[in-house]
Amino acid sequence: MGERGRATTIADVAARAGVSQASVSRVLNGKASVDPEIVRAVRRAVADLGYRPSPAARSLVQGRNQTIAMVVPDLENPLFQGILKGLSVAAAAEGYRVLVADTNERVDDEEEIAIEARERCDAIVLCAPRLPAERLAKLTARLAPAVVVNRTLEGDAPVIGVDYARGIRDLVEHFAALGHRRLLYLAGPESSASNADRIRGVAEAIAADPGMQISVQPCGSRLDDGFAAAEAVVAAQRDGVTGVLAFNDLVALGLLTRLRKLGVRVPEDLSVAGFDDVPMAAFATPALTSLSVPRAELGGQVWSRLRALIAGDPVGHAVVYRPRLEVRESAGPVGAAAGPDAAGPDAAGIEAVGVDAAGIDAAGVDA
Amino acid sequence: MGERGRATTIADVAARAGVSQASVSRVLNGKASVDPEIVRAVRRAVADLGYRPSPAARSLVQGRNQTIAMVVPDLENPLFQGILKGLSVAAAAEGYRVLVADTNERVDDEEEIAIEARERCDAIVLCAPRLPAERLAKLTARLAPAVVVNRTLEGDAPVIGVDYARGIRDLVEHFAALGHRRLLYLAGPESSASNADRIRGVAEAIAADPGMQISVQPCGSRLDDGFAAAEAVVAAQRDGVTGVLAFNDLVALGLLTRLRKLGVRVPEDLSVAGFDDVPMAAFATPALTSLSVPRAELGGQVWSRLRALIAGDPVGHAVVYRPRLEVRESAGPVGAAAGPDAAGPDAAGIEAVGVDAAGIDAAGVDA
DNA sequence: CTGTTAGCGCTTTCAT
DNA sequence: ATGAAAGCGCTAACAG
Repeated sequence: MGERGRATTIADVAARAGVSQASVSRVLNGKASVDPEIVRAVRRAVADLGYRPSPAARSLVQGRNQTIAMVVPDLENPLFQGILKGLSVAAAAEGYRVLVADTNERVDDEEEIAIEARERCDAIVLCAPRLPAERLAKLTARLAPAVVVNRTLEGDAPVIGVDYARGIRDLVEHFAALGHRRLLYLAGPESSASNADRIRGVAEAIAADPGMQISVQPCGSRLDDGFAAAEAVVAAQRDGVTGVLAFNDLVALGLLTRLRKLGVRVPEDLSVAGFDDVPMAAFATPALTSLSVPRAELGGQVWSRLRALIAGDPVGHAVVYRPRLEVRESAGPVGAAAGPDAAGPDAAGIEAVGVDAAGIDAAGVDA
Repeated sequence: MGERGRATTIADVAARAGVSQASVSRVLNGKASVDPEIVRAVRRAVADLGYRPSPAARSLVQGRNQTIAMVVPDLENPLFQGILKGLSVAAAAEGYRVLVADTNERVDDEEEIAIEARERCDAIVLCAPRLPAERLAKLTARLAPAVVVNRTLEGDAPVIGVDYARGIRDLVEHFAALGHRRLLYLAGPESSASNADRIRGVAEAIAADPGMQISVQPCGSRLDDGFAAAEAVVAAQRDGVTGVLAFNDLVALGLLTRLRKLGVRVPEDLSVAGFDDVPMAAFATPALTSLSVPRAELGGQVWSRLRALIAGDPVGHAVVYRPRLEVRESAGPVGAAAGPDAAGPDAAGIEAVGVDAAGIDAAGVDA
């Protein structure tokens, strides 16, 4: 008992080894060439004393601390988790640690949190889907080395993005090939950049295929948002909609659950597809057709970009991943059964929710 | 252009305000009482210069950096994610940040990673389900302030645990009340402490209710583990098993998926329950009966314990949460349909997997 | 109440 | 090749 007193410092090691602090430092950092004799003495002393350099002291003198920050709006989101995982593992492989800062969806705190986090680290990755582009661009510039993930940005900011618009177009094509002509997009959070990308994709898809109609229904990003949207979806279905594009898999999964209760068969009565390809997607019933986003790979890519920036390399091109369509069971040919007759007793209250809400954004997007 | 050169330091502020560095420091830290005149001058200078104190310098001189470390085996696990979220938010509310270290399931690296992470932080939370108890206890002592989460430990280590054994007992009682007499436990990772707790719970449940038989089947902790276990489960069902306790919800969800394909109706033919109550549990079909673990609250509790330790308070009692049974649809009364006749054509290959594998641990646990 | 003076533990010129 | 010494930016005694 009694391990009181200051930890052992480099001075202790130097004394024990009978050399100067400078020599100890050199040995420990492999700088310059040091007499083998001294090297051995130092190593012994280090081992004997169980010496470990103080990260704080090194940080102060070197101006870096082998740590990178990552700011996310919500650690509970599978997408961010995947990115964090990939980043964390890739960075760890090169001796870097990750500091996470969850802004808890409070957009207005994001900048201050990011600034503060960046001060403690050598670089930062910004995951800020809701922050207005201009502010984010400014922030990124100020916090360099910094990379933005999961959204694109005008200008030359280092970005690792996902081409959500392209994903939507691919998905719409898939639906078109299955014979669908009227689709409904369940939108994510209004201010979310990736939602805006998807909306843009919807518009592009319509432009490319005039025979296709797609309306937009505000929804959200979580299981219960999808669940809650089911009645509006059923109403839209009565209106002729045969396929639903959900903002993400969570929404799609929640929707699937409620649809089942309402007696709507998927994909026979209605086709559904999601985004992200979370692990559960393949295990849903029916298995969820989804656009796969390489979450962990995004994280890895973020790290390699960050590393380059830390090393002083030029910014380089933005990287944008194209989502890969995972065709599964939840989206099928527009088929036999269709219409309200499939709806069970629960369907009674549908009108209350109504299809009108679906019109909110529809004007600007619909054909 | 041209924001080259060192960042502004406290010396710059002092010069600008025409006072000493000490005064600046006092103002910034609210120490002692300072002449209002000086306070104003300093604040102005700080604002003018956009001065921000160097965390590295403060860390060095104060010996702390307002950061806590959390080591987890896999950031992809919903349980750890929830704890991290709760911890991160609670800590942030008091100005602390969280450094995460994902060991990527490599148990042998855990100690070194933890030690290294701890050096950079003021405290650490250890989430190490596979590390042998003795090594973990030693590590915890060495890394103090440190708290262990999601498992219990002999001795006086600060622990925030979950009473998994109790959860299992509650669950078995629930099954018993529903008329089940033969159960199957799908075990998690062999070396996992929380799996050991559950196994203990199984043993206790059997001891408490001699009429109950529970066998153990090795499985895993992920969706596909549960999926892969389905055939063995069906075999067990033929053997008279009417209920399945899955290691966690992921396993249960994976199992449910495959069971559906095999034509086994849940809960009519077989009852299933999980552990953790992940968000998806309530949205599964049938809704999954599960033992709820307050993930985020665990994280919050970890923080308050950590804060106390940082402040120098005595260790205090271990906290153990009792899982709450969420009764949903997947576990029902042992009922009408039962036995192999329910199995569809896919069931043909079942014998190959066989029930024998289920016997591995059964001897020591079964009644 | 305020300024001066030592360091915190390490790296890094700069002599030797 | 090695040691002495000067800081990195900040806080905390200690005088005044």
